[in-house]
Order: sequence, then structure tokens, then C-alpha cells
Amino acid sequence: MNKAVLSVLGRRIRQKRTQNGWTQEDLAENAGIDRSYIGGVERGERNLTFTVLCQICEALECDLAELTSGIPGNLE
Amino acid sequence: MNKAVLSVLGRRIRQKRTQNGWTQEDLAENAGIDRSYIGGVERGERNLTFTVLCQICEALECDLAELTSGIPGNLE
DNA sequence: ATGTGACTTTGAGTCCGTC
DNA sequence: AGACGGACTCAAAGTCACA
Repeated sequence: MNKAVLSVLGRRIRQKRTQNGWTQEDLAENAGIDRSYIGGVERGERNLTFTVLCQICEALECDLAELTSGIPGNLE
Repeated sequence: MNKAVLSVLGRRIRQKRTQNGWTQEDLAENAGIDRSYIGGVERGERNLTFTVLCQICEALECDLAELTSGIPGNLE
């Protein structure tokens, strides 16, 4: 279960990012986070902290609730 | 800003918990987390990871989006 | 029932790469 | 453009005693 929620979150972040037409490097720079770290997050390999998640949301210009709806529980 | 989002999150978690009529000890046990750790989260002193946040949500039987709506940005 | 300080171990997060 | 690795630092995880 633990790994599953991170995969879902990563997938949604990636979706948002590509919808914005950004590269991982773009997002990393806007969020003030290392580019390799963003990659790990999108692949569901990183267990990020709440503040970092907020930084990513801020960079993506989206509400956190948009990324977390149905979590945990209804993992599609 | 970083500390602010943690305070908001903590306040919402505490609100949910008391609405359920639970003590910190109850929530801690249901989530499989130490009681004092829950206290720190509710006070906004702990920058928790996504998996821990999910554990708390699962214990509270609430959607993560419910706790994170308007974050980041519209911090009431 | 909760706040708080102190503490050790683990993993978050950075920075350098290569493919 | 992104996946992935190694080596590193410092903060988060996790626990406890006491107020």
C-alpha cells in the first residue's frame, strides 16, 4: 500500500507537468528541487515530505487536493 | 510559507480527530504511529512524509483531498 | 490526555555523473 | 529529454521519560 500511493501521486504529478508542457528540469527549477529527485518522485520511488509536495504543487500551479483525491483507498 | 502549510495541515488533522471523538492516543494506535509524534504533527512541528500522511488519513477514514484543499495558497 | 526535549537510526534531498 | 547510480549531508522517523 505504501508504495502504491507514491506511484499514484507520481503519475499524477507527471501528468500535470506534461500537460503544462514542461520538462522535469523545468519543474525542478520552478519548485527549487533537484531534477533527479523529481524523476524519482514521478517514478514513485521517493517518499517526499509535505513541504516538498507543496513546492511542487505551487510550481505546477495546482491545488494539492487535485493530486490527492481518492488517496488513500481508491487506487485506480 | 513552509511552516504555514504544516500548521494548517496539523490543525485540520486535529479537527478531524476531535470530530471523531478520538484522543491523540486513539489516532496514534489506529495509524500505527507514536502518540507524541501525532502531537507534533498536529502542532505543525513535524514535516511528515507522504506515506505517514496517508497512514493518518486512513486511520481518520478521510480522503487526503479533504485535508489538503486550498493548499498551497489560500491559507486561512 | 497532551506538550516537550532529547536522543539514535533511517531515509529525504543534493550534487556529481553516465547511458 | 529522461532513467539511473554513487556519495554525501542533514532532517524525518521513531521512541522515551517527564512535566
